[in-house]
Amino acid sequence: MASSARRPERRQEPLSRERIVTAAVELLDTAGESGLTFRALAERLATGPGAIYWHVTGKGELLAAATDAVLGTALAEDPGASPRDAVRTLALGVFDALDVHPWVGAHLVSTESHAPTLPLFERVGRQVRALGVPESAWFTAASTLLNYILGVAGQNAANTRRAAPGTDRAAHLGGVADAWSALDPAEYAFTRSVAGQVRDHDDRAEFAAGIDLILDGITALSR
Amino acid sequence: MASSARRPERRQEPLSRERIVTAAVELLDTAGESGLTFRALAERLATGPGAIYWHVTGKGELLAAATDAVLGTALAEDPGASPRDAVRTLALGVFDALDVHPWVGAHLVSTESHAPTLPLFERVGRQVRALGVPESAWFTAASTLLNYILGVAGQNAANTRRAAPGTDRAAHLGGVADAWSALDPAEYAFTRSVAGQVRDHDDRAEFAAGIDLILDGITALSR
DNA sequence: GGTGATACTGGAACGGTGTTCCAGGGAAAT
DNA sequence: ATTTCCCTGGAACACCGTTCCAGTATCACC
Repeated sequence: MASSARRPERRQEPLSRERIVTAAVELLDTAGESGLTFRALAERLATGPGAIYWHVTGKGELLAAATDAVLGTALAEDPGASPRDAVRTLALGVFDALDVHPWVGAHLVSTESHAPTLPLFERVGRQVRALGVPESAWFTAASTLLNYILGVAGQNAANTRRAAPGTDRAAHLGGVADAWSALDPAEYAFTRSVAGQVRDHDDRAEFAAGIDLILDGITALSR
Repeated sequence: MASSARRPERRQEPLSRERIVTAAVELLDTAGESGLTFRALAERLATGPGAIYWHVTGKGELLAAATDAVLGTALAEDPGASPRDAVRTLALGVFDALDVHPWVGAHLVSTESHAPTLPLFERVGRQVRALGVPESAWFTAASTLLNYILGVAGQNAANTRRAAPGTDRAAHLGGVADAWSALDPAEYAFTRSVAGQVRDHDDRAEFAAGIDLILDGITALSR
């Protein structure tokens, strides 16, 4: 026992894939998408770039792992909920995760792999099935929902990325409203007319309203 | 007159912003998003990187200008059409443009500026208004449509980017269907069940069906 | 205790990127 | 003829992702 008592566990907090991914998420959250560089990551972990490459294939895998880490917590399932509520919960979970980690949206929407969106598609699809949609429309209904979620993901990511980290939501929305009000009345009549609505709107509620809108269209298919 | 007769017009096809943007679009189409580099662009234009910077601020503006050039042609308006048809035409115009230029999707969805999507929002919004939606729901309805369009834009861009330029659509979809069929039956029951539908589905029709779905939800608001 | 093998480290270096800088050329104005 | 000024394009800079590899620490076995 004496020999095994000297545990080598934290020789100096050994590098691990998990530690790297955690640091990558922190870096992305604080410094933005362009802030994730192998050199910055190496400095934060008090090591060199080469060591990181021993645990991780490259930047692509690093981003994928970071995305999974963030999104995984947002996909919890609640067996008791109605299909409608389940979809809403799912969608809002993604929305909230992207609100905290704006870079996920950009990656989700522009990655070449379906891997990160597949679990989301599956969970959305199950609820679509539970809604009583005819089988022939399953795919259409599920991908419409997914596409909407991802579309908002990208847009919202762009929004929160643009807003300075310190400034609050209201100030930013006010800025957008001002910009829209200043547009050419002839060319942007509609946009100007809804500038007021954007000033004091709630993105989250708006997003949920969009989900409901699509769910209405979907349930109309069941009859 | 004699002096002005010798027009200096094409001393050697002088560099211009327009010529640069055209070359950039060609480069993006043939070599993909990563193919657009100032050095490749300079070589194609038989000049150096410095000359390009005299006409263009940086890569961001170059991408924005290229996006505008491609998207501008897709936003033609047809005054005679019904609001429903107008939205469909608009959406399909964007879809087709992104099909030819996949890189636009990625940029549209991840850019920090709303500039390129604003004209699209305006045109969609006008049709929403024409549908008889109550004013309080204008913004929600228009952004739901826009978000869906952009969501598909991103996903579809990822798809056509992934497919090798030579291979046709059917082969690629078959590949996706095969991959989905090979998933874990317990974890991905739904995804497996729609793998067949994805094999011989028509993205374009599917996209239009999604638009209709949302339009159904929107028109339900009018009553 | 020695002695390999193995798992892991981290600094140096390579090719490529966006961007800046600036010495110059060529048409137009004086 | 000379000056002016738009415009060019090559060289250089800082930084990126990635590779390479000499070196270390740890363990299994003799």
